[in-house]
Amino acid sequence: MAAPRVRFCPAPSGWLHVGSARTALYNWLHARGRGGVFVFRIEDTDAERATTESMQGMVAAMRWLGLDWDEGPDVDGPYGPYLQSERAPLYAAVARRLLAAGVAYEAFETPEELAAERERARAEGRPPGYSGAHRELSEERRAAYRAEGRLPVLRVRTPDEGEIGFDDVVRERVTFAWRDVPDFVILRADGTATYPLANTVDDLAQGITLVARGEDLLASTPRQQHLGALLLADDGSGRSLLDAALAEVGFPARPTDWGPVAAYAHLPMMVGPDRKKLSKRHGAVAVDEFRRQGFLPEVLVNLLALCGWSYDGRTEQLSVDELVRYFSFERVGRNPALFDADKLRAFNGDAIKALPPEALADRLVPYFSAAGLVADPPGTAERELLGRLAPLLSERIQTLAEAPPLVAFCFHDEVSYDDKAVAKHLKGRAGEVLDEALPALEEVEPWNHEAILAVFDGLCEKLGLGRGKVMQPVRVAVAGTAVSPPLPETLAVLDRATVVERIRAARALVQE
RNA sequence: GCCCCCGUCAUCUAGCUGGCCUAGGAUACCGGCCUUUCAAGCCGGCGGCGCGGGUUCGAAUCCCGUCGGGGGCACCA
Repeated sequence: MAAPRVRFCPAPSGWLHVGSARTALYNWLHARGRGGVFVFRIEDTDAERATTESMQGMVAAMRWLGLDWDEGPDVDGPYGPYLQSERAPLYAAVARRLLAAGVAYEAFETPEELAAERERARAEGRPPGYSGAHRELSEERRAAYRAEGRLPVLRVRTPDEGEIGFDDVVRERVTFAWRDVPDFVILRADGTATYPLANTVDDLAQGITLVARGEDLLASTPRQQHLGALLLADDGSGRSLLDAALAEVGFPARPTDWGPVAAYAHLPMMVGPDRKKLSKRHGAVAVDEFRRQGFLPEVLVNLLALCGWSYDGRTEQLSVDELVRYFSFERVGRNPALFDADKLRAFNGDAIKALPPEALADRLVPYFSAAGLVADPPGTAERELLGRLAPLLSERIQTLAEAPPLVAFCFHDEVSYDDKAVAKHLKGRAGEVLDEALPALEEVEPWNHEAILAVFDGLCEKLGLGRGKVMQPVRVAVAGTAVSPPLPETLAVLDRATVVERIRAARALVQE
């Protein structure tokens, strides 16, 4: 069997959200796991909603996730263009031929009339789909409508009876009754193509073998199958209607062995905590938001993979390579998938812990820049400091964005003291502790955490205090807060002069 | 209203060609140990087959019904 060709084709409105990202991922995994081709197509046929910012955002999000494409924006490929806005001539040519062939017809109802009709149907308990009223309009009627200033849409006529079935890797055999599939619009009144047309044409023109998409598109499959058959049928010239249209507008021809879409995979809906289709009102749903919150792309990918798919039910933390090896649509379930944000955090924390310190430091850079703690790009000393902090941060953060606040005091010249920490720890014998710690730390050699710990232990013995009583005042003096990474290590990361200066300054805050 | 899908611990799920399931894993939560704060780590615990029938020696697994949830029925995709 030939290598699979799959695609991801978002409409560029808004950000790439996790539901779409999951669809993209499954397609990508399928392609990468079996030497296939991953096509990234932008479905910007709806000028009302599509924006270039959104498109750029989606491209960036895909890159960040590591989902690279073989054909698509910035990459090109043999069956482009990959922006539907640039494929308008093809859709128009196909539509003309469909009209000429008598399988599509002009319908003159206005959007308002159709909406009113839908409303009426709903109120009367009838199915709200288009009635087919303009199927057989006479030449005169059409002229009359035009004279009224009406512009027609182009609709494709669907069969009135019988049923259609297709194979779905997730849902097995799916069938629909044709009487439940109303005639559908392929060209808007302004002449632009709608999703059923553009999507069907492109899947065929780009040789897509498996269409994997959200379950919300399941019901549109019959009409796309129908249209697809129309496009691939011989138009009387010895080639298919699609091939003729392709040639007419000078688009790349299709290899002769390309057939119709062989199979579908309709993915279970991703839902929010309220069990409704996941959307912006459920909070963080944009991939970019997860990036900003400090999640590792490979972990997001891992969790996304688990939304509807599982490997064996017990192995859940999987690397991208493992996902590529193990993923298959056969193991995709049919029940709605709820994105488990808690598990994402937990897995992210695990992945951070598993990162070598230098790698973690690299990943932290953008977050420290964003927090204004280091320059962008960071200076040599800043980057070096991050490198020494990384091992201390590693086991106490779950997201990269949690790191900066934890060690901000290492980057500020002035310590900002937390009132509660001061009140709680800079009192009683704290003055005594600081007075003893100061000279000891000024002299200790070498300036490393082992020696510093020895200093504290010496103080404990001398003052007859526990480590907590000794270290907390120093911690507050140096960090300004009662919580910080382990103290000896933290002090060792800072230079001695800074530590000494801070202890001296904090001495004045101690309430005797 | 019509068509389609789904229903296992708090959450995500494995299991669903019936017995290996006194239902497994993960996350969350609770407890213990460790401990210089916060974490981390280790050990332990809590906790579920929506409901009702049926088939069967035996059902989470098959059938019927019921209830609940979701998706679709656009000149959006």
